[in-house]
Amino acid sequence: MAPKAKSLGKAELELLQYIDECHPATVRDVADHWEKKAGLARTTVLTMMDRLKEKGFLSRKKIDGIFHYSPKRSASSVLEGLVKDFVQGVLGGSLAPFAAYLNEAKDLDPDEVAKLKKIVRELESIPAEKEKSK
Amino acid sequence: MAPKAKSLGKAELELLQYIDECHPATVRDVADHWEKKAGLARTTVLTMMDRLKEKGFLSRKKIDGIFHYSPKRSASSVLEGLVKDFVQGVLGGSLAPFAAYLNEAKDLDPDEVAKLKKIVRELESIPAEKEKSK
DNA sequence: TCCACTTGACTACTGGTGTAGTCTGTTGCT
DNA sequence: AGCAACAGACTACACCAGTAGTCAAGTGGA
Repeated sequence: MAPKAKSLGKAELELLQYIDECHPATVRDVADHWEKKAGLARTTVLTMMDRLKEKGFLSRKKIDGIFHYSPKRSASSVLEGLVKDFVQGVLGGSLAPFAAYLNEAKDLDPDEVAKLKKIVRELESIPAEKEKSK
Repeated sequence: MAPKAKSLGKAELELLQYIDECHPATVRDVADHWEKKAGLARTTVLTMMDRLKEKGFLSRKKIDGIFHYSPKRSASSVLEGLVKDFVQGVLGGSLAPFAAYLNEAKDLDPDEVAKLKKIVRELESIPAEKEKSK
């Protein structure tokens, strides 16, 4: 799933996540929020949203002469893609560094860990999933 | 642990990992390998190694007039730091996207999954580790 | 001694991302 | 009609990472 994302920077991602939470959003909406939150200029936000649109992360439609932006994919799906890129690209497909991190990090949200445990447990239940029809 | 890494690109990381495997290494060693493997020019490798040194990932000492480079920290420790940065910075500390990825990814190395499972199981065994003295 | 080769410092170009300004067109108020 | 506020397109600039070239210093052999 998750079609190869074009790559996006940290700030772009945060923007995307925010829009994901309150779409459809106008540039004004988002810019106001970001101006308060991070002191960014309206045009900065505009530029980023435009780039996000160019990269295919956002779509927009004009309503009453003003563009309303919505994410093309859910933020969680985008995040999942990022994780995939990270694991494949940076970690070379290995989960070991991640495991090491889990082992070290004491400040994890117990809920998150619980979820992860559940997932891992389910992974266990599909052992013979080795024949990929891809 | 893992002191805040300055950030490093993908190519830099790969270089670092290689050096981690066969340190101490001279630029010649590394450049030869990379020239074969990726067609990179010697000076490219040199530049990257220099940047890695500047960023504190590599140390070097001159032996017989030639620099020999060694990693300051093990690659695995660096990777762990990257994972941490990724989870904190990109995922905002949430493991959910990771869990989603694990759930989707069918092409994981079973060994890796096994290791992960073990870690997760161990996480379970330190439930009352809630009082962080940090 | 002098040249070729190796090594490494320095410089440069490119693309992507973060940040923002300017310019132009619209629209509503007066 | 005219002007202020606003929306969006386009342009700009800095920094970093990827890539590589040039140049100078050192060294060994002819």
